Amino acid sequence: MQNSEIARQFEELADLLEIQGANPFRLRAYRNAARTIWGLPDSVQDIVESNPGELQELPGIGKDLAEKIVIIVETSTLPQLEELKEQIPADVVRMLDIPGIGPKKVAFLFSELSIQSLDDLKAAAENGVIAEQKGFGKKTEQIILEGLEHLSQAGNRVRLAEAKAQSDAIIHDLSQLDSVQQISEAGSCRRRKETVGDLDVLVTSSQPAEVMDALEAHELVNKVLARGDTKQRVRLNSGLELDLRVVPEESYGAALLYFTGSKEHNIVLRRRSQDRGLKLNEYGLFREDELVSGKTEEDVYKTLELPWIPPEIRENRLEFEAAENDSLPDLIELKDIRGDLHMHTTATDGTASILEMAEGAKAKGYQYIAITDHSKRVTMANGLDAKRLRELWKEIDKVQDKISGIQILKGIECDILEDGSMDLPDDVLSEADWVIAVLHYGL
DNA sequence: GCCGTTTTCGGCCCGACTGTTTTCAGTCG
Ligand SMILES: Nc1nc2c(ncn2[C@H]2C[C@H](O)[C@@H](COP(=O)(O)OP(=O)(O)OP(=O)(O)O)O2)c(=O)[nH]1
Ligand SMILES: [Mg+2]
Ligand SMILES: [Mg+2]
Repeated sequence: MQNSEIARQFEELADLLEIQGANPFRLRAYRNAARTIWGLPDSVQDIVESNPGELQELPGIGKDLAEKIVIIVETSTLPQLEELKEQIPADVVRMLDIPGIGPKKVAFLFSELSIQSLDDLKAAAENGVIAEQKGFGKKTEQIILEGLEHLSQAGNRVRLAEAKAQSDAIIHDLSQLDSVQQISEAGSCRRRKETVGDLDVLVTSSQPAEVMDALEAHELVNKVLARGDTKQRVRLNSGLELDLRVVPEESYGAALLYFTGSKEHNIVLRRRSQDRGLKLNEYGLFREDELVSGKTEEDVYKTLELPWIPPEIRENRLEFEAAENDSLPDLIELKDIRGDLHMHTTATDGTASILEMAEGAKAKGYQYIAITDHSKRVTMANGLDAKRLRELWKEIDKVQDKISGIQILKGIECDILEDGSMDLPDDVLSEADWVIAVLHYGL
């Protein structure tokens, strides 16, 4: 069984128990376990089969959770989970995906109004029953009806590049305002997660309202979803949502720390503060009510006896242990890329010549490239046969004579044909510096 | 349900916004 499936079952268990009103800290334990298992490089099933005692060494996994993990691996499920699923229909759990509707409201709708399905929910909202209930109203009725319409998009995430382009554009424009002092991306975008659930932008300013007015008026912004004195949530035209947080200048570091997250990283920092008789929030690090630090992230980490931790690893996944041991990793950066071993030219479906590719690579600081145009099977890209390939390589020799400081390798992206043989003969492939073997057809 | 170099019991991060409320619960970041 995959780790992700074990993790999913704990998540589901937590959702069901939450609707039942279970102890929130117990739910947190289940969710932390799910997160740990999800992010584990080793197979939990392998651990269970070889040395189940090891499970309890995982952070946040104790005796009970270890036992549950063993049962899930051995029987594919958990009796407790199956029982809860009998009691609470899947549709009722799905109601949690409606923004603004949480476990308390779902529990009320299910147990007091006997709402068992999304259809029941829609009907109850439409005929006004929900709005009459204590703690509910017209607005909640509206939220539910809208939420039901958009349920299929709930929890949608977008790729980092797509998110960052919009975040960068808005940050660029807001940074022009006189009322904006500092501005930064935050959240999962700053942590460079592969996918991003929403955009988070932090601003320091003494005039939050002006900043929010400017965001509202921005061409990428479609709708204001919420607005208070210090934060605003908007929906962009793309459908992505953006959280803007505005704090005073002296809180910049503490607020950036808070808003960059992750949530779990924040909780560890806040516990660490408590242990030292301090309190950490987005406004700073406080002793009693006196500000101790908060101007920069580094200040806050330093007061907590930690080095600055790069956003990319702020996930409470061993970064604190690494920081304590002075063994934080040197993260790979763009400048560490030394070459590119997959490149096309106008000989097939590229748009630049060998020389242009070499010059472009050199400008990026690369030390080597490999020209790897297509082989003949890829007819739509004008793929190379042996003769044209050898001519291209001769051309590479000529270009190599004209440019210094970068090595151009003679390569080929050679198709593996449907029968498993190579698209070009071995003798020509053996002359190459670099061969990419690739499947384009018969997949 | 987990955890502990003060603790094996009693804590568990802390604050903003909204709707429905007349003082705050629920939800969310
Ligand atoms: N202290 C604390 N901080 C939180 C909590 N929830 C969120 N944050 C902080 C850390 C998050 O990275 C940041 C932005 O919240 P988001 O919900 O947008 O999460 P994030 O951007 O990490 O992930 P996302 O890709 O948007 O799902 O706010 C919380 O419960 N407590
Ligand atoms: Mg976010
Ligand atoms: Mg957010």
